[in-house]
Amino acid sequence: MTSHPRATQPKYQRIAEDLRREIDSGRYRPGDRLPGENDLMARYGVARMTARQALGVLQGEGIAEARKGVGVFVREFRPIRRRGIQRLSDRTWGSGASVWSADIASRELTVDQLTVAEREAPEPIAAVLGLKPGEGACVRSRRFVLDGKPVLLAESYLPAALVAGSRITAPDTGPGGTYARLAELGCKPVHFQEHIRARMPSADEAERLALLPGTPVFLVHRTAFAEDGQAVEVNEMVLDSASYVLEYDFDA
Amino acid sequence: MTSHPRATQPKYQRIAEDLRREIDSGRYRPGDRLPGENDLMARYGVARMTARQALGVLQGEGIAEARKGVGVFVREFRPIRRRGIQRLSDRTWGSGASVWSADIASRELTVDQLTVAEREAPEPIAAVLGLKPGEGACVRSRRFVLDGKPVLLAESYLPAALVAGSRITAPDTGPGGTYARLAELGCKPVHFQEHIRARMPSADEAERLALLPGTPVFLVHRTAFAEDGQAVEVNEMVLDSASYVLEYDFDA
DNA sequence: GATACCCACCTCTCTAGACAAGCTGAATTC
DNA sequence: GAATTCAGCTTGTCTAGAGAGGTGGGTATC
Repeated sequence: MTSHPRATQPKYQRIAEDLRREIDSGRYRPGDRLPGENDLMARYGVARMTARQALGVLQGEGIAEARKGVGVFVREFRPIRRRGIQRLSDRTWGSGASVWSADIASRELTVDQLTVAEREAPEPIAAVLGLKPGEGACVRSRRFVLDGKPVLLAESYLPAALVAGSRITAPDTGPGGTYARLAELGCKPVHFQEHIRARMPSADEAERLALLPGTPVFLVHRTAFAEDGQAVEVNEMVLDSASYVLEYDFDA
Repeated sequence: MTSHPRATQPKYQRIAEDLRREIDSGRYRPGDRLPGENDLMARYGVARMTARQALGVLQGEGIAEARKGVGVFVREFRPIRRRGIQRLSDRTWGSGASVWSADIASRELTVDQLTVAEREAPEPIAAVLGLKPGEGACVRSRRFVLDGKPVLLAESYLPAALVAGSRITAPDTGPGGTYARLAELGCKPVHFQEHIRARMPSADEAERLALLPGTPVFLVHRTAFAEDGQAVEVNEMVLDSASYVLEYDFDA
């Protein structure tokens, strides 16, 4: 119990490790309540700040979540699948067995917030779209929610000169969406490029996605190219990584 | 004393926000030294633990990094590009301009640690490979380093019965690697599936990848399928998200 | 039986100290 | 000039308190 001639590991890490092991072992399962600050203070004979630090480690790892006034609980993980390449994904491959048993039950994604505006695109995006300085972009911002929880922020940039007058500049783009309208404008997207990063969210992102501490975000940048190789759309997405598994299917 | 009818924002968050803003504005640039604990104590008139908490927020977000005995610094981000689909990536698309100006200068990835063993695969992987309980898998574990920094842990699972006697069970798989050997065995991979997650690393992963606090990892699970639809390999990879941008190219 | 209130419990924030340990650079010694 | 030592900076860990504020369950009231 008391601190012995231990190796050189901080107390708070040792406590965090104990708890982590107990979670891994199944002693505590998703949704269960973990020992709180007071429990740890008593059990290990440490100060409140030290117990807090230990619990903070688990929260920072996304393993545990604290509910003020209630306690600290083991978090759950039930992602939705986002298929980057629809064309190939419904083939015979895979036979349903996935490494992560994602909740496939295609729950409905709905748009929660939607704004359309014309403004200048940030430098790197303007470069990809081939916009000259001062040239405007049509920016469609959307937030998607699933079962009441926001999971995705999307910001789509299109050359304003290209889409002017089309329904792309309206909140409702009509049947087939933006890509169908682009096709009508003679700029049918035929090729896509997706770039993916992961990092911890900014305070703003964390708030808009209602993220718990310890939850990273995916940054997905999708660029759509027309037949002539010209980029016609850049879609910048921020995804709650605790809600998503990204999937890509392709042939050798 | 000074804790006035402030809005309901903790001091440490306000301080962190101030610093974040100064970083965003370019006042502090990647590699620059940030105000330390003592600076913040003096500047804001708070206790050491409060100043520490503010700096801890930025470290948890992966924005800043602390070097003991030296100070706290703004972190840099220079990812390498991992192309999921080579077949399409070198086309005319994209014309070099990327949204994230990744260091393309294809620096060399080298294998640092390598073990080959036969053992039972974890349950979900065994299911994907169609292994019956008790059936073994050939497990190739590798760690990749770039410029001395470990960036990728890979663990490849193949049915032991399939690869027995081939060079796949040897440390050096020979020219063309595992996939060339699989082709010789009549199981040429013709289709791939990649599933991607992101989360905070376990303590073990953080150590093996030498990750700084506030750095998430990518989990990439790649499954290779032979012509008959049978999965012949599952490759489980853990990537340092601060070192990678994942890329996928595909046609509509 | 349903509702409103209150109190005990829990986490969150913060203070004001203390000692440990890593790093840097300057002074000292060889 | 080169090597060594050391002082003083830094961050890391920890203690022992305190008040604020959210939550939930029990109690009293209607």
